Amino acid sequence: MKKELPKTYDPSSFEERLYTSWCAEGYFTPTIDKSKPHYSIVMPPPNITGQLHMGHALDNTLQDILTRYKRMDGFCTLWLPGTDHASIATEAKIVEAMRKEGITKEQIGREGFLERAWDWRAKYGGRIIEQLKKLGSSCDWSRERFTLDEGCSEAVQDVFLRLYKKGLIYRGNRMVNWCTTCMTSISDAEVDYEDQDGNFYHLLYPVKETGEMLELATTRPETMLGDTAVAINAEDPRYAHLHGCHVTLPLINKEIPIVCDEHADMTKGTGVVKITPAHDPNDYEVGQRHDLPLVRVLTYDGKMTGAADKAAYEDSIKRGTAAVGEPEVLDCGKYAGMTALEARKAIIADMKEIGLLKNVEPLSHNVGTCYRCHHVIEPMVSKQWFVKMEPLAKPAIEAVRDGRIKFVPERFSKNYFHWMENIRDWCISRQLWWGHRIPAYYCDECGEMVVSGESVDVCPKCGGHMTQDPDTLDTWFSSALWPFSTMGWPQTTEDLSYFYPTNTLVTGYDIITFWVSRMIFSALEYTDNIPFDTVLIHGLVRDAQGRKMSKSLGNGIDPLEIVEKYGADALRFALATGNSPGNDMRFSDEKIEAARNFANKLWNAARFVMMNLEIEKIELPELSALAAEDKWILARLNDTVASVRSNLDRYEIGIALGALYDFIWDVYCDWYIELAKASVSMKGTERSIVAQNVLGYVLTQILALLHPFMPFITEEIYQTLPGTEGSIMITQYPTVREDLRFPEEEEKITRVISAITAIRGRRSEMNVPPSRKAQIFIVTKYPASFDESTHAFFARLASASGVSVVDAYTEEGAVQIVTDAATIYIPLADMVDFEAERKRLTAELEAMEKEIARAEAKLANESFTSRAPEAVVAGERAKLEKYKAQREGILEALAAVQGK
RNA sequence: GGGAGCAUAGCUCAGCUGGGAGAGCAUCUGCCUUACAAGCAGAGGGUCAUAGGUUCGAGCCCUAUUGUUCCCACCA
Repeated sequence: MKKELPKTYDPSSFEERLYTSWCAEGYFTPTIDKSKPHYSIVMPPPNITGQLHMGHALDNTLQDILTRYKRMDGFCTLWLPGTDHASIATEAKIVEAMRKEGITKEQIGREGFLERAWDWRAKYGGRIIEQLKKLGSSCDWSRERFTLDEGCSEAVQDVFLRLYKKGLIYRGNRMVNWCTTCMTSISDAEVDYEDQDGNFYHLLYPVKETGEMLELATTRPETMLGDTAVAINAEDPRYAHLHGCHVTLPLINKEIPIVCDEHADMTKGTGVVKITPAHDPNDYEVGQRHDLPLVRVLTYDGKMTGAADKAAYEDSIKRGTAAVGEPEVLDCGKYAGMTALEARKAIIADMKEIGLLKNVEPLSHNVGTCYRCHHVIEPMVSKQWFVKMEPLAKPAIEAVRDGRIKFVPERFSKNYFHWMENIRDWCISRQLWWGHRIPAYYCDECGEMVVSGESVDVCPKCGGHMTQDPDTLDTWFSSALWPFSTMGWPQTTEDLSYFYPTNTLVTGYDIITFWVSRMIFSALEYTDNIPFDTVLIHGLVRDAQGRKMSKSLGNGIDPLEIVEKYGADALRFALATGNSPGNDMRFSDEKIEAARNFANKLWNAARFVMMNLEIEKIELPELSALAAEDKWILARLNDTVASVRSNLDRYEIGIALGALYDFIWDVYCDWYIELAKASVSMKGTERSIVAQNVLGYVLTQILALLHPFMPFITEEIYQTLPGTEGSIMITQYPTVREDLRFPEEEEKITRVISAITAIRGRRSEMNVPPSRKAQIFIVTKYPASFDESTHAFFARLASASGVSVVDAYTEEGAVQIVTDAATIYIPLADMVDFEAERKRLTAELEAMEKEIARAEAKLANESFTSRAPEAVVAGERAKLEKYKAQREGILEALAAVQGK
């Protein structure tokens, strides 16, 4: 015995129960069937530091809609979930937690730290997964992966070794972005630029040969100790006499050359630039061109270098363990140990004292900051591992260019091309412990390096002891392999051969460069295949005022609170409705309330249908038994199915849902249910049974259509309907039925509806209360459209006490309502103000004349009729006919009130 | 400096390959019509940023301008 739907819609009473049952039935886990096409999505893995936020909610709602749609549509469907170890973000959080306990990384050592990190992962890794489940996400949890698990790690190591052998991974001293707080290098993509107030310090360097003062400006005077040249432009006439000269670096009285380089811009400032190759990316380039020495003056934790640092450097040179290009280290003397900022103040004070500070001018400039901790980045020359990007980028550009991979919306491919075409080598080593350790070993004695998948203890060259590289890989290095590492690559697995390449990648535009681009070149290089064929880009979820949701603003909305209050379906609806690819959206109370109201509407419609059912099983009746309104709703359903499907197929999820919303609310509830009430109320009759079946059939189709968007409410209603078994999740997604097209009946019901609407409008205008019923008389050229079967509709929906179709109506004192199909007379003599009627009809006539004139003019235009498509011209003719018919009616009506 | 998006009703936004401007919310009016007041029925409200152009026809295509948001690069 089926239960009944409770009177009020209360999502919290069934959402969790249904989710549990779906999991228990194993509906989310596909059984590979090679006779069926596959559809697969890999979930962008949320960080294990994460709390579910609106961005996740949107991302996963979209993925779930696509997944459920394809699953119902007969595809063997896999949505593969997982989480990301997020090396730098997680490590920062753990360090922060340890700081509160008064512990540092160094105190507990690498092993101890990793133990803590795995505890962290055990504690928080599952949390976001549990939160995703609350949204109704239909992922296959049996395939859940983690970027640091065994399989993914194997893939990472395999790729590293491969690229190293191919010469596409190399180690070297290069300029990198260094975060002195996170104590690690980060890639170019991980630098955020922020406007900050600073100063422009104008310094004077004495020229050794001429004794004149050379003025130059810098925002970072503390790096001057590391200057190894001063650059001027070769074309600059102001300094032509200085070619080949030298300056004396103040404070440390070191002689450095004046070089000519294009980097010095004659139009900027004095046209003189100090060159600090070890601490500025542009200066580094200049240094390379002029073979200048690198002098490091900053330690990795952002302090000025001192004697100990210098000693360590000299030791590594002596032992031969320093790599090529190792910058020499300066003992900054009195500045040693100061932070960069302290040193800046001290140096400026000293320069001022010796009269070499010309002036200081305030300046707002862009400063690179760490995308994780937002502290200022120090550019440093440092020994790191890099991936050579150019050879990898080429095929990746090609794959998008030739359409094997498509961005939706397409414009985002421009971002992608721009990034890929201007790509620089990718710094992949991180001075962190939480991550995939680099499989390289160095000899403590002779510095020999071995890259190997097996651990190496003894130096093959000198027999000395070898130590593994302490660094780990950029977290995106493992994310880049996600689409295939999760399926078992580099092993050849059944999943890999069936579900790969995946179909759709759903993600925000903010990580196209970080992640999407890297997955593409990785997949092409290692799997010789694209990772996915479509990248569906969505925007950001903003607050009601359009601001980004952020912790610091405190304007974030917790999706879980919304789920608790309004239900997951309402949240999903609010996120999906009106959402168009690539565009940001706002989230507001009004939106979520509208979503909940819609769910409530559907709930009540279902209750109405069910309380009127006398049948055991819902079936589509024989077509011959159908009434006009039944055929009409079935035809409209067909239109809706076509629209929902085509829009889903082109990822217009918001439009698809909009079409469904309109059909459910405006067409099914507001019209069909109302029309069907007349039939249904005749309990036990043949007509009633047919109507019940049509009501039930259309409802069932609605539930299936809506299920991907709102899985819970549709399932709950479905399981309560008589004669249903199992889950709606695994029923067939509705298809267009060519046998359910009924143009004649559609026209008939359309005429009836427009007549009812016109009557309601008139009555409302005249303030006739619905309780005042009145006989209506219909004069029409289409009596079949207003036959006996339709009269109950007028009674129910247009306050008619009776309906007569007559050849002509000649009684006096009736309200006249003209539509293109009929003129309706309502004898409400006491309410009729003939003067007002005359005015109204005259106005209507005028408007109609205008329309007719417009249409006639258009049709008289030879170039329109000859050039416009036939259908457009025919449509215009049909309109003109309708207008003329309506004018006829208005003229008659006017004649009737004339002189009254 | 390079690139992109957006500008449509009071608000938030749809508007697909060009063929007489739509929704939700808000406002106003009338309704407890036995699924739903989280509802029903009606109404008002738009020079589609501005100026040109293409076209028989432009919210949609092209050019320029203004405002706005974002991405990339650079800022010694």
